[in-house]
Amino acid sequence: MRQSQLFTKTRKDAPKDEVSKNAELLIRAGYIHKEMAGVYSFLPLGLRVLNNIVEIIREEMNALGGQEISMTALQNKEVWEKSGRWSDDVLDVWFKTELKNKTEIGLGTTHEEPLTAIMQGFIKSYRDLPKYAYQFQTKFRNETRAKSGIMRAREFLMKDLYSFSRTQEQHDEFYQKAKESYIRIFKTVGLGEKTFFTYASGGSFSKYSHEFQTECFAGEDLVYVDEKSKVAINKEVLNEEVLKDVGFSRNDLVEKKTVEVGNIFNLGTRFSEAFGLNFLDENGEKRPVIMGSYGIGPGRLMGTIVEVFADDKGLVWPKNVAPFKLHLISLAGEDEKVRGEADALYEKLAIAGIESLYDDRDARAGEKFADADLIGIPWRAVISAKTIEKGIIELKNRATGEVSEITTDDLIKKLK
RNA sequence: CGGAGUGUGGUGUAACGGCUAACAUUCCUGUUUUGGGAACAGGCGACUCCGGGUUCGAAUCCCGGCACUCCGACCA
Repeated sequence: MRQSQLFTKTRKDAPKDEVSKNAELLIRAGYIHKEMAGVYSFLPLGLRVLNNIVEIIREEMNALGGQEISMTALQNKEVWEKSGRWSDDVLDVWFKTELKNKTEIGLGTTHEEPLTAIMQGFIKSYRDLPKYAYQFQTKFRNETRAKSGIMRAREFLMKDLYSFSRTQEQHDEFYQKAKESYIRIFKTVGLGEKTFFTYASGGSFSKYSHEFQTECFAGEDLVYVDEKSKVAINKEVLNEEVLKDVGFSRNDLVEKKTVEVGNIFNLGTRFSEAFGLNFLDENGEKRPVIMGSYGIGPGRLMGTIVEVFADDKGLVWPKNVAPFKLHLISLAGEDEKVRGEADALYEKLAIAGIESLYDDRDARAGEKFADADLIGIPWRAVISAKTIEKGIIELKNRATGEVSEITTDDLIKKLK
């Protein structure tokens, strides 16, 4: 994409009402726009990053056998009354409103209830199980305190996967696969080293649920990490019994501040019993479906990536989530020859399938470099009179600052 | 929800109760520049968050809202 066509611009100063690193940098670089506290719009660059994250997750969900759906944000009160979660005393983050005829409706905070209700129409026999459905959908939660930019928002995208199994064994097997899938997702987005599989409070149907906690200064959780296994225990549940279950010694654990980037948990028959989601087994006996739910917030994940990698010059994106593979900068000025060479390289990259952000603006070098640092694309290539004379392209790594000289062919090979 | 703080051009800041609300940046015009946010000149852009009050006079003081940020509680 030609940067001269991008409608967003960078800013030197962040708005004073943003303190969190992720929101400051994402706003300064033009990735997001704040609508109100905890509510952000995604602009072209921001949406590209968000979509990259979504696509990484989608591939894993499909590989797990997940079938993608899209449920509604508007929620039917009667459905939620079946599980007892319509009441604000039970679920206090509801946004509720009403239709013209006074019928109460809610904005979806999560989707166990409506999906269980849908599945009631399709799951009848043990032959129908297991089944897995997931979606990327906007959740609305009336948080008493939105904070930390896009890390804790009131309106946010969430990937929620739900599993429907015949038996506890079948559920456990999938749960294990989902866990491995999650580990791959966090590795692919670049957070593998800093993300820990974590034992957390399990609720009413199992002893534990499991969270994926990423070490991050802006985090809200405290976990105790066993460095050898990279497995952690959330402070909320740390006690002698848990240590014994997990097989850790208190002395080996290191306290870390973390942000919860994903969680998976066993729902048991909490919802299937409430909705009568039963199936007939081989013996013709009616049994409730065993359910599980598995969440990741792509927006929060994006914020976490910013918090973990950004430096004093700006954003630093891992390659798999970056809005573009390459930031191509032409220092052409009035020089038609340089402009021509840069245009040609941009076209050549595009033909080779390498998407680049091409800074073809009529701006000075310093401004372009500063913007490139702020925008944080992993590789920066410079074309100028100097590089043309030498017959090379200057390539700089955003994360390490390392500069090298490279030919066009090698550049294409490297970024492929 | 409890506590604290802050609201002034798009953005960041300034202004003792007293001239036409100042400066920087962004943006527009022009000239000169062109490898780390250039220089000069000119210009656009504000009901000082909203509503009351005090006063000869309010961005400034008082009251009430609202918004935002931070700390805490909460976080299926």
